[in-house]
Amino acid sequence: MADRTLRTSCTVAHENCECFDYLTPEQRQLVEDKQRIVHYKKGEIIAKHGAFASHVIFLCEGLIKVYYESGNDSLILKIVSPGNLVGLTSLQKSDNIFQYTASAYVDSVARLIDINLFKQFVVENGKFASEIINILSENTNQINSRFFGMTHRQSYGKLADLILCLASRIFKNEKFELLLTRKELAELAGMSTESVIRILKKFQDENFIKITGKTFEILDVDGLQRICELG
Amino acid sequence: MADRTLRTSCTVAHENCECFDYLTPEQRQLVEDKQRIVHYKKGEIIAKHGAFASHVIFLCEGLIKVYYESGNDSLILKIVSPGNLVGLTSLQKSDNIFQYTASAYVDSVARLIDINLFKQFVVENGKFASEIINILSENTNQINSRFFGMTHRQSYGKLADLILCLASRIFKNEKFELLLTRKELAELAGMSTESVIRILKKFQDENFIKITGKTFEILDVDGLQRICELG
DNA sequence: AATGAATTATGATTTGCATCATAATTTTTA
DNA sequence: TAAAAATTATGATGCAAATCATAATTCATT
Repeated sequence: MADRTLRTSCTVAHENCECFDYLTPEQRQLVEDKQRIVHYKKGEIIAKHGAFASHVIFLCEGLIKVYYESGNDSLILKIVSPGNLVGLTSLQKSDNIFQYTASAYVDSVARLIDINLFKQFVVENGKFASEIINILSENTNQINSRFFGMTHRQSYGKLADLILCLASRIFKNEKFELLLTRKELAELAGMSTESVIRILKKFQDENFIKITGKTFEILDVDGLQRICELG
Repeated sequence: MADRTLRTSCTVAHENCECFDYLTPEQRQLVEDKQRIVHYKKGEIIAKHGAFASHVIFLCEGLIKVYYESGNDSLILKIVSPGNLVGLTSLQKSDNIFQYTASAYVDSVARLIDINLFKQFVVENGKFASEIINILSENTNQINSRFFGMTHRQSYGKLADLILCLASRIFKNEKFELLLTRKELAELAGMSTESVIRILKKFQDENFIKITGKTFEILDVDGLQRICELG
């Protein structure tokens, strides 16, 4: 059933953001004029929790993570792939403050769009506003699902889920080059690095996946799915 | 510092929803005409995950929980107190489906407002749309904080946080009548009932709180805060 | 090529908390 | 008011997964 799609802890949006389609030609021109295209190197911080959010971020290329950090602990809220917006939750009236940190997993390119322009469009353009609400709603539902998965699954299930997510939502292929280290996978799945390594090995031994260097290949989607659902 | 407020795992909005203030008199009249006032008894389901969401719910009186359920497991996403909206995430264009279940902790009264009316107002009324976006953004940030707390704190910290949250956000007093059972507290804090009982006893022994029958009283706010921050 | 720093890998140990078991209260219902 | 059901309480046991310890590889850097 569709339950898996609904409850996967993967939070990457699968569809591209369409909000700009609803702008008038003039509004779109305004965005074009005022936006800044910025290149980020792997590891660089794109938005910092607590900093003033002067802009909304549209990811053009690359892959970024959005997370909370507190001392040694961190919690990845979501991964954002190209075609999506980051920073919409700063659209609060009270304060334009980034509510989380975002950094680049790999070299990335983003368009920075003035947040006041965004706010203006929301007021002026009902269709645009609807679309933003749509994005925020979907986003909330995705994070809720991730929340559920992270708190109710145990390590095998979490890792199986993550692998399926990476394949289906990010790389859109059952075979993909994984640019992330085990440590980063661990952070994503919310577990220790050692556990990731152990379980990954187990998954290989039992022929669920095959890892050659940096290349991951899922051999048994249904099997991983089952692990995901059971634990 | 303000960090605690930011990172508490309590997700109850502290301010009342103001979105209706931005409606025109005609629009407000339309809401009045089409809304339904419904009384729910303790334990009753107000919205069911997967069901068709024909309306948005505005809580007038009582207290409700919004949660995911899956077999025996459940995850409480948030508590909603009077003056707040539930069901905004059903404002997605794709399908008007409730993305979670909501049920009444105590006898409650709600206004059910047609969801299409809501969608119409978003398109027609920019100020209204802004306010909805504001609510969704705040909501997202609150759930993120809860997510962080639930995954990174251990039992003592989670329970301390919950008690502080109940006092400050719901009952708005350091002494309050707790209508919830230990089992419900456990569900809220994401731990076993036995652990709640044990830790509650410990908190009493160490004079952080005092429990007399159904009455909870916080004796040492700073102490609980410290527990909360440390683990 | 050589040194240092991450990353990957495995085994041993620890621990926080759930689960199980059982009993004492309290609340609900007949 | 008695019987049944739910809640509160406490101790004993088990376990998943983190942490610690220590290598073996791989990667980065001068």
